Amino acid sequence: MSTNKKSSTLSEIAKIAEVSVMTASRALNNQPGVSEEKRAEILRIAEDMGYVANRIAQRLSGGKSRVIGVIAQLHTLYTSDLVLGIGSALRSSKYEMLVYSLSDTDSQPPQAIVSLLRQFVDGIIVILPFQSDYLVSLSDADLPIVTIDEGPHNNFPKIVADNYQGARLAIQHLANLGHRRIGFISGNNQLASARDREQAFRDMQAQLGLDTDPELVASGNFLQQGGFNAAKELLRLSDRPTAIFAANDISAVGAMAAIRDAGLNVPEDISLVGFDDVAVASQIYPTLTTVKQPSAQMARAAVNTIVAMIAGIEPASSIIVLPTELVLRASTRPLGEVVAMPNSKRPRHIKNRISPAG
Amino acid sequence: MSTNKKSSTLSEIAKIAEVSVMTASRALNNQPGVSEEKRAEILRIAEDMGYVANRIAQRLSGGKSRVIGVIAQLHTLYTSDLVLGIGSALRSSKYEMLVYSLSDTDSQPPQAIVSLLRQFVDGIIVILPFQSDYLVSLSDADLPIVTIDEGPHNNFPKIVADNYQGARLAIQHLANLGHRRIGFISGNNQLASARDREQAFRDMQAQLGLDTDPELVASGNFLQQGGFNAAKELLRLSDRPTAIFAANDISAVGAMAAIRDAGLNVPEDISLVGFDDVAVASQIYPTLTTVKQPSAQMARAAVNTIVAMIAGIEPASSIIVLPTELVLRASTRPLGEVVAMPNSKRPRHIKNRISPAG
DNA sequence: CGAAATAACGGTAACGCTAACGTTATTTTT
DNA sequence: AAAAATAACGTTAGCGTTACCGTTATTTCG
Repeated sequence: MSTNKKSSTLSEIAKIAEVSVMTASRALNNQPGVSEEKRAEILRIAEDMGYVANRIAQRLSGGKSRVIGVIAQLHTLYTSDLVLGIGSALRSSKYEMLVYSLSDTDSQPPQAIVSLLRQFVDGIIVILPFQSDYLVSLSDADLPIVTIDEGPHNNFPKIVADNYQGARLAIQHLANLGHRRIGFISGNNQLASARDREQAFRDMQAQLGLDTDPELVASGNFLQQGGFNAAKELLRLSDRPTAIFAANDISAVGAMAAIRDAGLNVPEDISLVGFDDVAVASQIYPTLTTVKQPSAQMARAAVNTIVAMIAGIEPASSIIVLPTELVLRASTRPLGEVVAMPNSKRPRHIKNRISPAG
Repeated sequence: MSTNKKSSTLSEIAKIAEVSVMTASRALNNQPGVSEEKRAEILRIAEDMGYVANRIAQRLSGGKSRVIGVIAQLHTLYTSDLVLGIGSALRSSKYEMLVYSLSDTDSQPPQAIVSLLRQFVDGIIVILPFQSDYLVSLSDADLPIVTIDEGPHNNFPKIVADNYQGARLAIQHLANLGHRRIGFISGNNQLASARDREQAFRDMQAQLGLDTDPELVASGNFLQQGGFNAAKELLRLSDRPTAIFAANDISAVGAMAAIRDAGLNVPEDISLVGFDDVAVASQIYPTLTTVKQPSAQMARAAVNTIVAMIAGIEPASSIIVLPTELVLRASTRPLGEVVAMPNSKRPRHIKNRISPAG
């Protein structure tokens, strides 16, 4: 067993091995210029003393820190899923992850964090980049940046889910159930994901011949309260929708509360579909039909991209789109159906395939 | 406006100000030994050039990095709440926070992260320390450590909620509603919080003369699936409980699913109480009566403690206990009551006061 | 077999900063 | 007015590491 009470330095193990620090450095970094015997001995001694290289010093002397910075708002499950995914994708690499958690009111980190990251990390993954001005200065400083989802003026390589197709699947599903009057609760339109979902809604309205009153679009903000308020608006309409598609699950949860608050039931009176498939979607009652984002794959793609960029390889494409799929649960039902429907024990999954717009 | 394209160094601004680097350093660090005119000029030039001190270099030369490391499992809302709270408590200090996210299967970070933190951060806050062996080596290396909640062999200053009293409030509430046969879904007994809640349950069983069959305690693990399975067990009892107290909200959500799965309803057939008051508690249907942990205050206390420790002040007490309170929602109801109860619009809060055990 | 290439090292400087000690002038003290 | 204290600087060294350029021996080649 190695003891590492006092974290030994390179010069210490060099002294014990009776070599120069440079030889020790070369041996430990697997670089040429050391005989095999010396290398083995140095490695043995280092192991013995529990030596771990000081990454602060390595970084200062011009090297890499092998740390990836992640900037995220941690108070939503969806974001946490991605962070966890990044962590596990990174586990098989030689990089570590440190996360800066944006508060729910901030759209960008304080200047101190920005310069700290610039000084310390080798690359940055930004989840839901509501704002990206501050990222430009980092990028100018040769720091590789990858974003998950797309914010305004986002010229960095980005990983996104196929929000447009996912939303189409959701609307198609509601239409298949006979719904013609479908309300939409929008998200935060700073994000391309929100815009894409809304665009899909509008396109499908036209394509499928759904009701198109402008009042059928209520603006949310991806938060529960926003979903609640938006649903309230939709329910106040004289001719109220028979189904609602919320731009994300949290909005849908808010909408569900609003619907219940109005004395109505999901799905008996109103069908409801969300987006993301966060944990709460399968935990609430009724369980929520939603569009699943491939967060694990997105995280992996982000990691692969940033690692490649750190290695100096420019990514082949500046955007990677991953497929979404519809997850059917208990919050949707055919229009007008009155027969009691047992809780479906296991949700069915529908792959992201839809006939092209004709 | 200051431009900071290339992040200038101390020697650069020293050259421009025509002083030595030390004078510049002293001026910028507000230390004596510089005339007021020079100080002002140096500050002006630094501002002009957008100078920010390199914390990597500061750290290497023996100083502080002004970074607090946070170790947490990010996939539960409760933990995220605490992380967010730590972030905002830190915002008014001169420290920044970087989070290492433990995967859901790991109870301790990899060695690489441990040594990285040791080299870089000034102090560490650990949330839910399932395991703390690895922390001892950090503490030996003079790194201040504070934990939120208490793990095994935890000799570090710790911030905890009053789990015992909170659990008592919950049981008392159920007993007040007439329940005598109350089931308990335990948590992860590695954590003192889990043990305290269970102890309170057992103590109250005796004190209030409740049913005490051993089968009334089912073991969960603070996770939804664990709560689901535990509730299934409780429901299989020939004489099944009329109320269930789950050691945390996520277990309670799992229990709710199990209850529904068995064709029963909350609260008509079974009253249910959770612990934590995470967001989902007020989002599910029926909304969950639970014990609220003061996460914002806990976060603030942790920050105050770690900052004091970094400043060399040993904390007055090695444990800070903060009060919990019962939040009444829709998942509990008097035993045997059949009258329809409207959703209470606004939950009532009951302060953590209970008559002393007599 | 002498010149050139190679392998295996060591020394020095640098990354950006600060602690610790010098070195001057300018005050203050007695 | 000489000695002592103080203020305002500058110089040097060092944090732990690596890049770059030596310096030796040993090998390779024409």
